[in-house]
Amino acid sequence: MKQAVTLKDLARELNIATSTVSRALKGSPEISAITRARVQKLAKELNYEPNALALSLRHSKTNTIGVILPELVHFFFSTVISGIEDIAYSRGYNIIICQSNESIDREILDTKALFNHRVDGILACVSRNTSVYDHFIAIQDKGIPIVFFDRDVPIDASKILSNDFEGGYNATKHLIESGKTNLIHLSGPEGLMLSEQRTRGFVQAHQDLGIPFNKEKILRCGDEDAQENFKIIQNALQKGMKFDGIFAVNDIAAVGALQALQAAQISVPQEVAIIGYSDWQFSSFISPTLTTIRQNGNEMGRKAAELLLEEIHSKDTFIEPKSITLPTEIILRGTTLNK
Amino acid sequence: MKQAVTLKDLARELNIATSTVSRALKGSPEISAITRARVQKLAKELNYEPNALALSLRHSKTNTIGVILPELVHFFFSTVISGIEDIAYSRGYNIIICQSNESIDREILDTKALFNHRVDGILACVSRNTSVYDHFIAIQDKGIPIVFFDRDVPIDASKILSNDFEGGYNATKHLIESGKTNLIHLSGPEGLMLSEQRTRGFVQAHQDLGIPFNKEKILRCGDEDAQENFKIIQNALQKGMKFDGIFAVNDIAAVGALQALQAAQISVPQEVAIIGYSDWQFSSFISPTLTTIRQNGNEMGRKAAELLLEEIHSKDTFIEPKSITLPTEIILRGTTLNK
DNA sequence: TATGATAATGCAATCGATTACGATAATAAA
DNA sequence: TTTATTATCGTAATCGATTGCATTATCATA
Repeated sequence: MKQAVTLKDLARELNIATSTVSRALKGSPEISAITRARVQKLAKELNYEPNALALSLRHSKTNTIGVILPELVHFFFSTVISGIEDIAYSRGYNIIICQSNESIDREILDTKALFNHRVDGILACVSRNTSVYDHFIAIQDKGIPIVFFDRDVPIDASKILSNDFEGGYNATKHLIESGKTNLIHLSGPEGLMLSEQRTRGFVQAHQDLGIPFNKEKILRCGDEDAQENFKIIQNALQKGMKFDGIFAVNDIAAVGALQALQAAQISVPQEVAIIGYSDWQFSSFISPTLTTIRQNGNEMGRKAAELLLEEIHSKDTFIEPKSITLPTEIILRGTTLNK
Repeated sequence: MKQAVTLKDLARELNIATSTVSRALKGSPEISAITRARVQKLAKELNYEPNALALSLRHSKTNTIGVILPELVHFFFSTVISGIEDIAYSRGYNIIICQSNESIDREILDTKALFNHRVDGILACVSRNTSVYDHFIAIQDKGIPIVFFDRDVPIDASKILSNDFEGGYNATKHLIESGKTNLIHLSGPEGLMLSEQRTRGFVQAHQDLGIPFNKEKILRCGDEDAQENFKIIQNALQKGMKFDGIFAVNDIAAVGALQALQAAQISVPQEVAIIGYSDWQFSSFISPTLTTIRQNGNEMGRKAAELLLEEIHSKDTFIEPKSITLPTEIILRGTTLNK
């Protein structure tokens, strides 16, 4: 196994000091043109590549940012990562990715690992059951900027969130305006602020548009699991529950609901309309195509990365945290009636 | 901004040498129990964390592996990454991810960046239009092991591939055995070995089962784009092409085909059966549900990571490359008739 | 010819940790 | 009391690159 070529190797070969080699390689005017040329020639010949580790150690700068998120196999998150990677790459940064698998323990270990690697900053979407935040605070205290995305946290830091209230509101409003007035809501896990916001939008739209509302209209669905939601709707139907519209907290839940309705020979959207959330890739493939609320994951990733890089490059010790809320967009498709 | 705590800080505080601190922290028996306790206590108080950069430089070992792949927003690849991350995490490794966006130039830069970061090894799925491999060879020459996955390459290295020939063969066989004998194939991009293997399987199955075959049965579809494949099938129908089964190189193409058939009022699977490839998440959601060939991406990622770690930890200079071909599995669903 | 200015390069510290080796002191053995 | 032994800790080199400062050589000027 060949060892990588170092400055010292070049210096020895040319019988000069490593400092001279270093300066010559970066075209310092201090070095004579002749020496400079000799060094650069040899470096090219031996295929010299600087050791990023040594550079990082010297400059206390790794040009690396860490990303922590709950899941990798997830359409929305993969679009976010892609956005992050785009920006990072264009600015000469690499990204280290950790998936917490929605585990707080794992998340804590991840923050430690990223700190030990001396990443220049961290982008994080906290796990569902994260309720203490000491591990993030500790990182901040060590001077490493963190930008949170998608899921809100009670930490004084920059955040890129999606307007989940607006999304829930508009989804519900759309159902109501298309003539459905007896809606139910498949809500996300309790404690996850993002899904509570969507639920809040659901409730508010009822009030604003003068549609009666009661708590029974909210059916809690835990995970992103089509089967589970299939059963929830099937159950509701068996119990004789009446409704003409469903707002699901995500597209997977919406698909489960759709399949339950189809299995029960209930026509969509004529008898019951459905609207999902996030515009997963499949949502335009299924039949009928799924009306949904689009969140621009790529944009969220790009914005988050840009904000983080800004903080990284900021000379100031203290940075006023920014909070950006991205708008959502309703995508009208087949599972709702368009008036 | 606080600076991170270093060994030197602890040493100064306790008025002892850094070497003593270092040994004490790792419980060396050379150090007296009293000193050891004092050091460990202070380290905990000041929240000391070792600088992984310095360690990496010292040991020429970063405990980091690089991953290069064409796309992040892709169901199959995201499952592969997830598998890689699982193994890497369990062995104390971090992963740096680069997406090449199917660009060879980007891929070359990525290999350079990963080498400069001195990753201990690389997992790579080459871009579609990679036809020279010098950038990978160069890395290998520097003693960094590479394991390729999913897409085959003419390089002497370990590989984890999926049995695309088998997949194509079984898909075709299934269509034929369910009574369809006039098949067409939506094939992947030319030059991509993986899709050519699937096509080979398609052809071979015809021969083995005694079904006539000619080249017109192969329709080339470039990208994973439902719209494009929608048009291809629509076109074929308009031209009066006759067929009763479609083998699509991936599920996205299959969906495009399905939609084109549905738009033309052709019943699936009665008049035309469809089988896709990769078992994307949506394939069990659409209607009818999509019969497909499942590749276990998670397994591929795990195997690739395990193989790479094996090579990383191997003491031997030369490692005999291993080639593992993972079997595929046919998932019978609604778009084909099950006899 | 001596001196100052300038150009070109080397020396050595530094980043944070590890570790071979040497040094000191205390204790035990002779 | 002297020597050998052991326990404990410090010194300094090292990983690969950068950079402030010193050094040398060269040339021009007084």
